[in-house]
Amino acid sequence: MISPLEVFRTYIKEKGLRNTPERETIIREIFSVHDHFDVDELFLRMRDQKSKIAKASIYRAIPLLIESGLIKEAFFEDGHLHYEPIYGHSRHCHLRCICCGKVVEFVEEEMDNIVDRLAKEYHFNILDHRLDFTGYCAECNNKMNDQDNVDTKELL
Amino acid sequence: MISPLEVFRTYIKEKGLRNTPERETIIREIFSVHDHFDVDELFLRMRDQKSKIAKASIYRAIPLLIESGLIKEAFFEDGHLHYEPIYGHSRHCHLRCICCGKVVEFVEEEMDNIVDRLAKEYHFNILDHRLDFTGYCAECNNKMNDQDNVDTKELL
DNA sequence: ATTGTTATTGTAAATTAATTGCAATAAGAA
DNA sequence: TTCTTATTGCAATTAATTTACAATAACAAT
Repeated sequence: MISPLEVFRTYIKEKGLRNTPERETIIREIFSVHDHFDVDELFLRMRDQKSKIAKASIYRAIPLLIESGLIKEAFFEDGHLHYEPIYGHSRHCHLRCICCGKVVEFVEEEMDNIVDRLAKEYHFNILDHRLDFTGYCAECNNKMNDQDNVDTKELL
Repeated sequence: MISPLEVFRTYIKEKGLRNTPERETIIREIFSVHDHFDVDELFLRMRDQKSKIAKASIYRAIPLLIESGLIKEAFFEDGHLHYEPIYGHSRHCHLRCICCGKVVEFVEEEMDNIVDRLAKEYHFNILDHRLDFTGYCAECNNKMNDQDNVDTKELL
């Protein structure tokens, strides 16, 4: 499988841009963890590894990483955007606990059928979708119910 | 059916807060259109109607409107959050054209089944979900393909 | 290899969305 | 009508993101 770096180099060449060690460091850092991130977090992770890349360079790289298909916007939370790697990742959805912030990722097979059906029905060329669920995870739900003296064991 | 205003008044009373004409004006404006909005747009719409409500008051009202179940965050775009009325609206998903910005709303019946299945599988108390599709609408898709001299009539 | 063009970088300043401090006002209970 | 204090408008603040600019460095052409 082509590495994220190679994908990016190809994209850069196609666009007539220039590749830089800074951008490659950013990509390496993102794909060394394979998980959601935000700009500040990524900046700090890279600084921990002696990288002196400016935050502005991360902000400037992100549209290119999206355009080249390496990452995408995941969600807006805590006043800023969060991203996630998508290259080499199967399309997944999120289940997020609004109490503790825990995120469960899963692949929903049914989505392909829905996409096909919608594309036909609404004459759309559907390229992407975002499916996120929010609620309370079992732990938080139980914690709350213990406090409220409500019995909701049926959840577990 | 109970009006959005009544729902809000009940919520305010429950919480021991105070209702104000400003908040009622905001709610009336939102539910006079029944469509997505952002703070700035809402502010301008209200100013057009001689209302002198400060933008800060809109920002301060929004968490209450969400808490009371009248509206919810719809999506983050163009650098800021967009909201949509949900009270009196059936749960719907979005199909958004990334070219012209057109938004098609639809109700996806299958979602209830998916929610039930996920709740069991992951032991989550799922309260809400967000399902958005992005791509090109038929018109934009054809426009692009005309330019590219590519035949994709199969979409229509 | 060397050179020349110009995209990219780091820094700092600017911009924009959203929040907050504060004094004046007004909602709603007494 | 009075009192308490939540809410308002305004202005200042905070935080995320973008941008101006001079220095640097990619990379195509020599």
